[in-house]
Formats: sequence, C-alpha cells, structure tokens
Amino acid sequence: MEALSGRVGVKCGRWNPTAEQVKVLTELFRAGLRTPNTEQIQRISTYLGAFGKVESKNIFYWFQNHKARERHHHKKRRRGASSPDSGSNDEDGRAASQEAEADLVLKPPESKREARSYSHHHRLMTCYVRDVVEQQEGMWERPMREVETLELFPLKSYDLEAEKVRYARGGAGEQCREISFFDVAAGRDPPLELRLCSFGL
Amino acid sequence: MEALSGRVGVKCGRWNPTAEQVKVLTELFRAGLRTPNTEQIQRISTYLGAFGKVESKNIFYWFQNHKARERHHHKKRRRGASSPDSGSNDEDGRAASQEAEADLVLKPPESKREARSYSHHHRLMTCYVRDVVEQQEGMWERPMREVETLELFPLKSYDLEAEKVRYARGGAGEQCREISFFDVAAGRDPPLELRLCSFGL
DNA sequence: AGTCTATGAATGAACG
DNA sequence: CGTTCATTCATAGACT
Repeated sequence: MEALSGRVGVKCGRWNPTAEQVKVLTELFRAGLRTPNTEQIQRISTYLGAFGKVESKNIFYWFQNHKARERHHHKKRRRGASSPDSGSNDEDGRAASQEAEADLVLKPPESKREARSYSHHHRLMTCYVRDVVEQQEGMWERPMREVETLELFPLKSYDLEAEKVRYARGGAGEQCREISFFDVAAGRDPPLELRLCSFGL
Repeated sequence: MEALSGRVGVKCGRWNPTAEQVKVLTELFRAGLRTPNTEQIQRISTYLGAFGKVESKNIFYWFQNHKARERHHHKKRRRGASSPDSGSNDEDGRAASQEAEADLVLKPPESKREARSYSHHHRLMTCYVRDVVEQQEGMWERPMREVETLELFPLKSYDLEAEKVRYARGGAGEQCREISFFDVAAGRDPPLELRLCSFGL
C-alpha cells in the first residue's frame, strides 16, 4: 500500500510536511495557537526542521490554512465514522524519522492580548543566497554570493511599496538557497510562552 | 449500475453522488455557477440532501474540482478558426448532458424538513447570461464578459450586486441560462425551493 | 487478476 | 483573513 506515510513523490516543488511535523503543528493548533507571530514561526520552523526540510513560510501558511479551514467545512464535523484521513492519518506507519519523538508542552496564553503581537507578516524577510553558477562561456568567475532580501509573501501594492519585490525564483543557472528566515533573531522567550520541549532523547 | 443510486455499498468513506445530484450540480455548473458561496453551498447541499446523503463540503469540493478540471482540460486549445457562431465546440471531453438541459425544473424534495420560514428572501443564485464566445486563436482568453444578472421572478429590491463573477470564462458556447434559488417560505405556492430554468438554443 | 480513468478529498500556496 | 487556485493523493468503477 502506498501507506508510505513518509510522503511519496517528494516533489520538491511544494512543502510536504512529515507526519511528525504535522503532529506538532496540530498540537500547537489544538493548544490554541492560531496566528503565530514571527518569532513563534521561527521557533516552530526551527524546531520542525529537525524532522525535515521546512521553511518559515510553510509554517505561516499552515496556520493560515488550518485556521481558515477549520471554520469552512470542517466545522460540520458529523461523520466521524470514516473521517478519511485528514486529522488522524497518523497511525505512524512507522515513525519514519528516528524516535526523536517530541512532544510539546505549551502554556496557554496568559491574557487576551496575545493575539496582538502579530501585525505584519510582511515583515518576514528571507535571505537568499544566489549562487551564480553560470557555467557558461565568459562566466564571470564571480562566485560572489549575492544576498538579497525579499519578502516572503508577494505583497500587494497596498503598503510597503517602498521595497521592490524581487522574485528570486529558481532560475536556470542559479540556485537560491535560504540561509536565514527572519529579520529578527529571537534570543529570549517570547511573550507568549510557547515552549517546545522534546524529551525522550 | 447504481441506477437506483440509492447508495448501495454505502461506502462511508467517500461521498458518492447520486445521478440526480450529479445532474443538478452539472446543470448548475453549466449554467454558469462556478464558485458558490457559503450560502449557495448550503442551499444546494440542503436541496440535494433529498436525493441522498451529502455534506456541504462535498458540494464545495465538487465545484472546486469541476472548475479546476475543466480549466485544466482547456489548455490545449488550438482550434483552427471555425465558423463564427460555431457555438458547439464541445471541448467538454465528456459532454455530460449536453442536451437535456432544457427546462430542468427540479422537483421539490420532500423531506420532513421543509422550508423554514425565512423572514426575508434574497436571491441566492445569481443569474448570468453569457453569450456565445467563439474562441478564435488569438483572443480566446477574453476576460470576463461582464455577466449580467437577470431575474425571472419578481425579485424585490435586492441588491443587484451580482457577485462580480470574476471568472466567467470556461464553457465556451454558453448560451443563455438562468438559475435561481428562492425560498419557498416566501409564497404559499407549492414548495419549490430550487428552480432551474434553462432556455436558449 | 491488474490498469486506467474519472473524481472525491485534501492541502500547500497565493490573491485581493 | 476569507477566498480561490493548483497539485496531489486516494479510490470506486469501467475497461481489457
């Protein structure tokens, strides 16, 4: 059976969360996290990175989608019986990854003002390293890594048009690599205590 | 086959629309409905519920898939100029019910849950007219021909917003069709919740 | 048997 | 943030 929970295809065109990643995200969501702020996203992203490749934007989208969908049709929870997959596809065919089974312990938001933390996700910026590996004739032996920051999400012309949205999509001859996620480096605990504690190892 | 479509196997794992349900959905689609909003979905779902078990999300997915696939199938468009007005350029691959569209007046579902008295009625389905758009080689991607809404029934002064049907392309050769839902409670006429009238051709 | 295909379901990504 | 698009996974039914 294609019960290969470990996702098949491995189409590197789109993030395919692993079972562990989904589990963690789901837990966080269940715990109440709805709109993680940049810092939280970073943390989660970093944490989940241990289970597989993941970018911060994936985390961002995941929560956005999960939240939006929970209310669209998942609200009509009635079936239960079958519940094809979705929520609990786990079954963990086999914890593909090592037993780095991590559980998370997070404290519920202390106060209501928690959601206020997030404001602009436009703030998110990523640094890409563009390796100009043009192996063409007359290539400028200039392997300089041009680092440019670009917005993670294509913003609309509404605001911050001050910046130029450079689309650094994977182009021929040059590959982009993400080296860092956000413009901020969290060093302390976020206001909203969200801790990821892994135990078992 | 499941001519009776009375849900034979009862594969509770996946919705299996009955012939009647598919017919209605197909008609609605061919009539121009592409992305029903929540309310419309609810209506359709309720209506189709008389023919068999169905959830709102099924309706949602149905339209989503139908639209996506139709479009996906429309990629090879490479027709050589055909007679102007050559309305019938099927393209539909599987031309479902290309003809039987005429006067499809759905019989009122007789289920215990009848029409609840809606204090006010409003047009739930927009009616749009789309005339034949012959696709020529270079201009087939005509934006949206501003569809216009027309009413058959004496609608009150409802806002004629017409939900800016941004995507009206697709089914080339679309004739004039009209759909409309209206609440039964509004009148003491026989409980007809959904009426689908097609004309043209 | 097995394979195709149509299509229901899901979800990542993105738009407005 | 609600909505929509694009891909993909999964499976019932049809065909050989």
